[in-house]
Amino acid sequence: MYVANSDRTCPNVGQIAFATQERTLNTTLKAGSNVFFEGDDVTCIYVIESGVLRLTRVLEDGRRQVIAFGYPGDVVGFPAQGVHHTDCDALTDARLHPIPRRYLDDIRIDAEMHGALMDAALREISAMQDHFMMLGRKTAAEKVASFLSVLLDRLGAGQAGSVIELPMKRSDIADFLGLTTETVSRCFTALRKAGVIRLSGAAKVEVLAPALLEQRASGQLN
Amino acid sequence: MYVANSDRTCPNVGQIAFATQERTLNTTLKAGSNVFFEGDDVTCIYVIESGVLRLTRVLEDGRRQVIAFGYPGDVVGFPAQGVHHTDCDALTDARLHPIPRRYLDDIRIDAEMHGALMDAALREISAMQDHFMMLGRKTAAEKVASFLSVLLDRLGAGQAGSVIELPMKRSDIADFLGLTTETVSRCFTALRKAGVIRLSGAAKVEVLAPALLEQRASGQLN
DNA sequence: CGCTCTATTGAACCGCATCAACGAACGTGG
DNA sequence: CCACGTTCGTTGATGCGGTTCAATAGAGCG
Repeated sequence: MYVANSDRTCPNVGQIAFATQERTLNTTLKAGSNVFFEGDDVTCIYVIESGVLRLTRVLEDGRRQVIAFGYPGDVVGFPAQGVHHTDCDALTDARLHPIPRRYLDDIRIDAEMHGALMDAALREISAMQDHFMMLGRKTAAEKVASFLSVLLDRLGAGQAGSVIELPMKRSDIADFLGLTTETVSRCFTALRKAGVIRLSGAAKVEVLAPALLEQRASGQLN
Repeated sequence: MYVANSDRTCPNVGQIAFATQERTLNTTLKAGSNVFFEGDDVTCIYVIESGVLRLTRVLEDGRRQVIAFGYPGDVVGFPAQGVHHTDCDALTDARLHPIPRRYLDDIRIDAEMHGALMDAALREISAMQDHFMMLGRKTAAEKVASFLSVLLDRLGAGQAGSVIELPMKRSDIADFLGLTTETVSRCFTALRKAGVIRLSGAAKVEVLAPALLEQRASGQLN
């Protein structure tokens, strides 16, 4: 089975935070370490300060879906019926700001925080709706172009020559887009040969033509 | 293009509610009528009292994704940056309970309501995560079985012989699951021939073997 | 009845998965 | 420092699941 670095005995950052000063303390974690598992009781939700997280869900037979990649500013770990519904681990070293769950459950503790969490939840819903269109109705080439395009918007200014770092493996991208690693790889190659991107190693993507990328993302080009 | 009954001039239930007593008043709407469009400013969000709604998103070239079907108890119309990010129309006659947007934005108006809306948003996120696995990693047969299985859990007691009404067309189901109407139809036929369901017309599905349906939903059976 | 819209079924094609081989990067120990 | 194993990424050949195209069958309604 394929869940990288899953290790139930690794320090659970959530519980550490909950046992200490909570809210004022940030927690650091190493690349590859786990933040929480599907089914865990939710003690904290987390604001990502730095680093990249990966939210995944696994079917009994091992089929995997990457639900989201968490970047700085994102909030991860929203509960449903009190438990986590995805696994979460760190793709890079990361710094998280844990927020005890009762800030979510009980408004009276901190109304402002509650509003901020609501905003985060609404942004999450919106982002997921985008992802639906991608999973359900786009071709492999469009999916990969969309993925890079969204990342470019999110990280860089979007001008030609911006370099995107990809901390996730090809298999993570594949499981995010509902494809195989081979198909993802072929799509990268196609974009490279078309002069849209340039690869410096597998993890560094230089976007030579953001406009072309955008076009390919919405299927206006083959 | 394919957006059934889109009619910009039809009474927008949100604005009606907002202009009147708000919160205490329910609004009724006819099958096929529109509730809001993608890009509309969000004046209200809606709790579904009765009926079934359809949330859709359309790509420039006409490709369509059904984001969700809204059933009684669901909350629809959560804003992102103040605007709606899907179209929404009624598949059946429906009764909605509109809630002005400021109940979402400003906690001090009604803290309890704010908490309830947060719960709804969290449930929404959880449901969408389920949907991801379906869109990204399941076969056509599994998708259709999952769809019926979820609907059965949601509507009926789940025992053998329960009848599910499907107010949506095959094309809606197809656009929800990322398939074509032909494939959806073939999957229904396969389930019928396997003795898992019985069809009385296209819109009535009797579930003869809920356990089998569940198995097929998670791919434990071919 | 006749019109329209939806659902079903069949046949052929194609996009992506699958299977397989190879290459590149990296760490480890001799 | 180099031989070696391991993991990850790329590329090629083949096959299949679901789409596409096309025809037929119902269902609702004037």
